[in-house]
Amino acid sequence: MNGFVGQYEHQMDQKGRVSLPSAFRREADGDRFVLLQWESRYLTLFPEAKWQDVQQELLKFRRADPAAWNQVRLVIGQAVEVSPDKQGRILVPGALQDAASLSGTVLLIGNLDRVELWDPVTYGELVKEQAGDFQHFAHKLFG
Amino acid sequence: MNGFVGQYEHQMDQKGRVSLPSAFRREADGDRFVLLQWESRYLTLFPEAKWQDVQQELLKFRRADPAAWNQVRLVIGQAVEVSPDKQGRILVPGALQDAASLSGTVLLIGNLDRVELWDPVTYGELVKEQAGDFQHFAHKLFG
DNA sequence: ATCATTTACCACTTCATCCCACTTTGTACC
DNA sequence: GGTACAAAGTGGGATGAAGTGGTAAATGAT
Repeated sequence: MNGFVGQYEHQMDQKGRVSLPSAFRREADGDRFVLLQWESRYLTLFPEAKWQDVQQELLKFRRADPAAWNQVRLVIGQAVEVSPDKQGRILVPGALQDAASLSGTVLLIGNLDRVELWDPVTYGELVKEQAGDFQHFAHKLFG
Repeated sequence: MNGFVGQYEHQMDQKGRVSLPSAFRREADGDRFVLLQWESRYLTLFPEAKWQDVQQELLKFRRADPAAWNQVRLVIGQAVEVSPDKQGRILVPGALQDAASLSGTVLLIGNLDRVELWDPVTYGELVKEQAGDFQHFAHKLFG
């Protein structure tokens, strides 16, 4: 398991179908995923195995804090379980498309244990914001 | 495992293929690598086993600091998993070629647990900058 | 029962991957 | 020292997989 790495631009058709890059399909052990939005600018796709861990965290979080109830419900209410069809595409529900401003071209970005779905323009802005800054940490990680 | 040592100049063709020196291929236990850029002037090629360690570090780093999220995503988004073909070549994606100014002749440098890909000219400049500085440490290391 | 919405299936096109052939260099043996 | 063989590096071409669009069937709602 080398994790999901790399980024791919794919077209989302009118039905909301997006091809999951073949590299990502190969990386995931199964063909079941959970798609949800927990930060405003993008969607996150968890492979089933990883989702089990996240689910445990959510349960712990909800038990620990009464205020968490509503927050968890909000996120999970929008989540969907998805599987690639015979052509390797997943279906993004309309509500999630709107929530992350996805239409037409979609940027699929590997992020180790998960895959993120971005609008290319939105991501471009993020990249500009973040330019530089990494050198500081880099040596700790790779050095 | 003696580590990757030595440097080799190889040609990158129009498709972005570069021969991995046979000495490096023999040194690596598997034939799967992860190629990425974490410093601006060159690319880094990790053998799969070493990549596992790096990946763990990245996950820890990401968990510890929200600001790290964006930085990890940026680096991982540019990464690729590569395997040498039957002729021992790896494929360098166009985006990474541009990012490290690679074209034509590529300098492959062994660096113990990893291999680095440099533009020969860029590397020449680095060598000039660094001339002399090593004497301080040398005795500690080799003495 | 009919219509709408969704899910599964089918067909096409393109580009990347794999495969084959050639050249060159280094090595070993005569 | 020369020749031959093998291994490593380089280039191009073909085939199959991956991505994209559309149509048919099934399910559910009005």
